[in-house]
Amino acid sequence: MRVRTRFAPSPTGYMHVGNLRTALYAYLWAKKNGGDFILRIEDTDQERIVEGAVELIYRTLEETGLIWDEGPDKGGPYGPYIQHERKAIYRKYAEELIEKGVAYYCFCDKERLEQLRTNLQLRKLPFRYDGHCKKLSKEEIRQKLDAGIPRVVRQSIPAMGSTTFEDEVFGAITVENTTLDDQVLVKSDGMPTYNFANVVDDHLMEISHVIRGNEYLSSTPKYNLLYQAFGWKIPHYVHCSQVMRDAQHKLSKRDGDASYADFIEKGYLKEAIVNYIALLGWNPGTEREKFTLEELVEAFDLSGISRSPAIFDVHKLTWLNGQFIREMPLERFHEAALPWIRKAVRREDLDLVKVSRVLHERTEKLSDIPGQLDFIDTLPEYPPALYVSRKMKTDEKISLESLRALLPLLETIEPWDHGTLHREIFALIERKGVKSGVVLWPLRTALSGKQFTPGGGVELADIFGREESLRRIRRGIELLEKAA
RNA sequence: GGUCCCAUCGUCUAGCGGUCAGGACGCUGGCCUCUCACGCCGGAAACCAGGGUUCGAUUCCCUGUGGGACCA
Repeated sequence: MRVRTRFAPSPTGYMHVGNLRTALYAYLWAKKNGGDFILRIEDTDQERIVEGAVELIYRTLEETGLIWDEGPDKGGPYGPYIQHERKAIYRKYAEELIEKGVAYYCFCDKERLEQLRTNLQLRKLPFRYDGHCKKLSKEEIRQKLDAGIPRVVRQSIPAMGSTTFEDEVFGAITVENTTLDDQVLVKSDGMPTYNFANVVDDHLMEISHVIRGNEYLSSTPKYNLLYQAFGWKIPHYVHCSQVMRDAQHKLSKRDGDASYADFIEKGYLKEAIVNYIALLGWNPGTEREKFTLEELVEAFDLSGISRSPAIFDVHKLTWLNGQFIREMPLERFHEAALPWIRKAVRREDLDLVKVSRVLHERTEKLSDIPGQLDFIDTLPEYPPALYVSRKMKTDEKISLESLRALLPLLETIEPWDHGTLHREIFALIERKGVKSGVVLWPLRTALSGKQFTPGGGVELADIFGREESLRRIRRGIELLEKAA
């Protein structure tokens, strides 16, 4: 049997990481087995459709590398891949079910259903349709249809017995049929419900493994009853637990939880996001934690999916993101970092590759960058106390001496590059017979006006160039003289 | 409220009757070091509770508790 999986999102205009994880698992399983990954748009609920939402789905999957083999834009032998274009198909199968006696027309109006609902509620019973229209005679049904009374199609659940299905993650699950509702299959506007459409589509598209969130776990018995009624082969079920924000809330747009696009905007790398969510609720059976998409395809297996819900931990994502950043070659990092550097650095006279070099090991997510560079364009005002460091064995007085010694050296040093600067400054340290911090701490302080900076004194001098470096050192000397 | 599912450090997890309960993030002590960071070495930190089954339960069974999903 060829492995075919599908990702079937509703176009709501928001791709949260739980959704993306489901798509990822479906993709991985298909590719692991040399099968097909299908994209299907579940738009039976026309009210929920959001402008541009389908494009967002395409873009997200493309960016993360979850390339689908068949889909609305690509076509394929099982199309169309948009549910509202399949309306006629569902109608045909609904009629087949009615003929088989597994579904029936229901003409109950809103008022009667409301009545039923409140009655049951008063008795503290869960809502279940009472089968009123199931008892209608052929004659009555004919009449009502002819009269054009609005009607839905309901699934007829057997009154007795139980239904069992096998889930790859949860094992065998059995429910009593008496707890199942005669759910609506086709709405009054002729559109199928999600519950009906997904069964028909998964069968017709020959989906071998239905991989989805476990919010569908409790409706799966009803789906199985439909498969059985049609005499169709039941697919493998793989239900994945929720991705949670905290112990009691799943991720949601309404509560402002970050979507995939939000993370990208915050400077997270797509590779890190994919890697992280793969590990949220799945483990490879080894202690390995870092994977590319290709490596995930290789390592993935359904047996590693866990049953309990997983809380999304931004800290760990951030750490993983840092791992990916550090592994990038400098050129690639520079490319990614440049737009963020530009948010803080407007001046054009600096070699920004040098800036990227000092940033590289110090960046966990790209949005960290601008805040680290706020001293580059203009030297901030800073107090002389910044020159005091017990650990570096400096205070204002020692710093003043060091800067005064540094000034003539840097005025004449040739050429002005990192190697020469490093060599000459350390030679000065040697001559003076002091700890290196005694010279380097004041230098870095004068150049940045900050307690912490990406890069040390030598590196910053190299970045700033002679003119700007001397200007800032003189400014430091001035400040310290005034304070003395 | 009914049905179903879940339960190991704060978090993600390994474990599939006998382990000093392992790893990772985070936290923390130290080393390295031109600040910070990176890196390296170390530390604290968990089997939800109660009953069984068993020579022996984190592991199997039951009940409770907690959490989630679905239906409303």
